[in-house]
Amino acid sequence: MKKLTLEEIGKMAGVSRATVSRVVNSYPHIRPEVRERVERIIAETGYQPNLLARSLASDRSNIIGLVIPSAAQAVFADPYFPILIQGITQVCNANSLTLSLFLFHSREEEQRAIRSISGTGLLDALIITADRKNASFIPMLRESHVPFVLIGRPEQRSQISYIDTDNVTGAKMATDHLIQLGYRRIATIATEQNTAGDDRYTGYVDALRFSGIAVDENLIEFADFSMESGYKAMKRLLQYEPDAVFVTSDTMALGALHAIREARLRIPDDIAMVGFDDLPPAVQAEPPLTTVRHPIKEAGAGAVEMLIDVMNNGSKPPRRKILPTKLIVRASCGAVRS
Amino acid sequence: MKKLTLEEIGKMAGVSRATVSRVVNSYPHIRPEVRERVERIIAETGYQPNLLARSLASDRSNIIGLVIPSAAQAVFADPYFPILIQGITQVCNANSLTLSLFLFHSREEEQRAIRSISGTGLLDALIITADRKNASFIPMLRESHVPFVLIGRPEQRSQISYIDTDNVTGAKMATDHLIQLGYRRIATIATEQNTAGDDRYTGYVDALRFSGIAVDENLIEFADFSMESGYKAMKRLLQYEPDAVFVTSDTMALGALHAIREARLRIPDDIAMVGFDDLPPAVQAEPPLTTVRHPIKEAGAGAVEMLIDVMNNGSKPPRRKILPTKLIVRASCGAVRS
DNA sequence: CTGAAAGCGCTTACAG
DNA sequence: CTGAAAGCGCTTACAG
Repeated sequence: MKKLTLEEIGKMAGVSRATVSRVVNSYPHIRPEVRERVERIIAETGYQPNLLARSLASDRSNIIGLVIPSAAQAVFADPYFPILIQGITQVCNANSLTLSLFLFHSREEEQRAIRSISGTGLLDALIITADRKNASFIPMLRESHVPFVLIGRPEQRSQISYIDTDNVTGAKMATDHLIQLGYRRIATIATEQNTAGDDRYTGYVDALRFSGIAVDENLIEFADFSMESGYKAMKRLLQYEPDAVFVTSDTMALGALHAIREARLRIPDDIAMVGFDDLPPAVQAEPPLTTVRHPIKEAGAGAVEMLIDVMNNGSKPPRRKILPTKLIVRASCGAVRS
Repeated sequence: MKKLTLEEIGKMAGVSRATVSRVVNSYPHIRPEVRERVERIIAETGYQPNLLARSLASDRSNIIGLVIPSAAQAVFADPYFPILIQGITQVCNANSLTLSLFLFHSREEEQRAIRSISGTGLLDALIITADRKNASFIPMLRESHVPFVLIGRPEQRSQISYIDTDNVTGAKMATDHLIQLGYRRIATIATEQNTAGDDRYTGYVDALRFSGIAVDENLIEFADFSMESGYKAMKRLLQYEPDAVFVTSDTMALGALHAIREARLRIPDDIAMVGFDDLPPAVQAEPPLTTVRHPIKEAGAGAVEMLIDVMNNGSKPPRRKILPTKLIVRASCGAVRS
């Protein structure tokens, strides 16, 4: 049961190790009978090439890293991450890439690890999930020359490749929808954790302004993406009697729902709600909310595709991809007001 | 900006590559002045050893794999997994282990990948999250001689190392609590997805039997760990008018809550509820449920510790670890009935 | 189309 | 305490 090597397979097939290597790697110009003989031996023996040796020799590991900064740690349990990871692994699997996960629990851990992540030749490339503060190690990444892409636009304009969702437009559609239904005291539960939060807030404000509705500070609460924070934010908002609320993530919306029901108010009769993300039924409110579809899985998949492109063709020009959002209207939001 | 090698560092420090290697790996017997000189050069140049080369030469990659079978895919968004991963990465980071994530989206993908996962020398060891059907590839793992541990007990008694939670006792405590409060029509929302589901169901039945309460088929519903399935199960249960319900996961409990509130019933006045998992506030109901604390993060951490033990000391005898559970009583459950 | 050989960057007996 | 050298298992020009 010892591990077989190319050399041994070659011996068994009566060819050189180089030839076996070529068969394994599907080089085109091999005599068919030789190829078949080698392939048969490989099948019979169950030979599997040693990936470490291959990586060292070829200078390509086919391993990519997913970095989740410590700042995201607190909300890592939000379904956003698992769904993102589903999208990522789907494309990884399809392209025989191995995914390494780097999850940091503190700023220090992060700083310590980020150098070794980028400097040890283990990883071909990196995906970084965006958060406000990861700007700190991006310079380090750049000089390491490991290709990387961000999920979520960076805070500053830069030459960095990233994939993002059209958060501004999504938030605008959500708010417009409420305006069109006749609501005027439209609150929001926003976040300042990342640029997605900024953009959703921007969309909300833009929609109000465009419709000539004054932005009321009392109707704006900031939370942190957690269900609990959504609950608390909603409780604070309720005292100002909004007639509708745009919650910038479905997880927070779930928390907000608790607060609303606790106050014995009804959705949508007493207060209308629009969320953001369109989480899958497994983690969705009942009845499902009107919400903005955030293509999370597609973002994960797209990030890997972009990364593959960058690995093969170099990182300039920087790649950009903005995924569209879509308003998903459900009965729960409420009908046109009389 | 090219990558430095041991050889080059050695040249700069006036020593051989072997000596540099020893310094890097903290071998004890090196002359202090030599060590210092080498360390200075390393610090100045920012040299980082090539992990692939090291792994190949030392036959140890320090990479471990986390395998999440396709059967778990549907509920991967459940906070259970992210929390588990937090526990796993914590111990990985502390021990300089790199974590690779293998998430499969179909049975075929899984079968295809599992061989290469275990046969390519990339991974030192594996953690497998238990589900009913992964039994299928465990034999394959065993003959690959890659050490592995399961999270969650395997279905059959076997020689496999695993870490688990005391689900039976946890469920028993939950049910007993309801019995003690005076409830008699205690329903449950159970699952058959994995052995944890079996055990929680067992605990529920045991508690009823022990108290001489008849097990009523009408008060038992099976779901699949998703919020949606919890919602649907609760709707079905309500027609049989239970006075309490033990929901075997907090995520399903959240769904069940929706159903209860939709029916305009109150917790705990109309129906008492106990959950299982004690999810963090970020994803918890408001007000928080009475629930059974399931040490998920500890299970992840413990799995890695067990794996390290197995890697260093061999896999026999097989390791077992059962983590205790604890009933967390919260006001939401309701007081003693009159 | 195929093989001999150099090389990837380390580790680690072995010898001194 | 330190170095020369073999070896880990591949890939890949180079030559034929």
